[in-house]
Amino acid sequence: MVKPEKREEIIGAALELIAGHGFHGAPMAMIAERAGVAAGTIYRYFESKDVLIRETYVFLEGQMLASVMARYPEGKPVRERFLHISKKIVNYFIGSPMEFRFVEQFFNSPYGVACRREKLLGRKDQDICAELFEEGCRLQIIKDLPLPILFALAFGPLIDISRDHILEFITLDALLIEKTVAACWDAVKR
Amino acid sequence: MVKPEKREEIIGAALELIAGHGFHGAPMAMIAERAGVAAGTIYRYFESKDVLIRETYVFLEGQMLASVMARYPEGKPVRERFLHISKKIVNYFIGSPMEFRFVEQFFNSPYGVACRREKLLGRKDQDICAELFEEGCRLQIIKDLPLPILFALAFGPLIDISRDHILEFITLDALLIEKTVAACWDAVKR
DNA sequence: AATTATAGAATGAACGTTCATTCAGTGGGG
DNA sequence: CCCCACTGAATGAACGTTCATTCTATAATT
Repeated sequence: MVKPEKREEIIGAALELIAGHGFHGAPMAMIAERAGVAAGTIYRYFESKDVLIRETYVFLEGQMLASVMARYPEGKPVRERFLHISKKIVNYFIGSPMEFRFVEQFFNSPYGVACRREKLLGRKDQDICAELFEEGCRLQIIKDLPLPILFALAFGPLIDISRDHILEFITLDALLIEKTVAACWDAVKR
Repeated sequence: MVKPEKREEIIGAALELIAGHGFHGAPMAMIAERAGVAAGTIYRYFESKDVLIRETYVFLEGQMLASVMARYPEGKPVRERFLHISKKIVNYFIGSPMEFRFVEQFFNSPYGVACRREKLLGRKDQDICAELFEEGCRLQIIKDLPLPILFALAFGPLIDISRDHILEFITLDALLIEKTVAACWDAVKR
């Protein structure tokens, strides 16, 4: 009888602690304490720390996708859809700094590289962004560049400015986000 | 009598191993072995592992700066100088994958965040890039955005594509680099 | 001979994981 | 309605490993 409620507690604790102190600054004992559970109990819910970390990411991926897809202007022009996605991403990140820090750590680790590799080699027809860029290319609206480069031009800066905001190197507001997202569009558009 | 030659061996070993296996996959004993030295000896040259890591970064920073500044077209238009810096950065990274991986790890860690904070709060008049953007702003050539955002638009994608190349997700050649750097210019120019 | 550098074993702290034990909840027999 | 046997979730001390760092005996240098 595995309670989903306890599982969520553990994921939440892992998220908080790893976001705050990194993978290696968040020992299982500490995660257990934060979750209100004994160290051994975690192993009833997750096979290992690795699995716990990956499941925590899966949980976040769901959240992010839901946030980006909310009120997605399906059928509207490429540019409008691009701006929608971009703004949603930045707003999700700066509204969820803990989640942002976790995801960033995740991607800058062997976990994340493996994850990216799968995604790039995997089916592209389910990825809303890849779809969007491909359509833009076909319509000659977007520069004819390999997909990973378009991703880098469009989303690299957005992640960077989200981090800078969270670290308080800058303060983003709606206007600044608007301008930056527009600049990213300048980078990818023909 | 501390031999500089041995110091460099140790830095080289730290660089290779940390680039390959991360900070936590590169124990002092392994660095020592690679450097052809005993574990304890490292401590005659570096106070701690932390210091060794930071000194390794300082060493790389020198290398990178030298690479970027070689044949810098001082006095030429903003756009030309921008393209020079951008191309030099990408070429340095893809020509030195090990160095790239180390620097990336360094910046995605508490070391790097501290380092960035210092740099952003420190004197800007010595930073060639900040200088360039500021001049571009004054001349109305570059968008009027905070410096960290211009950095993100210009260099974020370059780092991303360098990583993608090193991980073999894409294959960069001179033409592709040229196109991408031009796209970054589109992002920052008015 | 005296001083300093090096090697590598020793140390102790920290970690992920395991496992013998405890505990709470359930159901069946009286 | 009570009692007791049973189940399996939860516990947390203990284990084995790994690591940075220190210590000490030895080698090299002056």
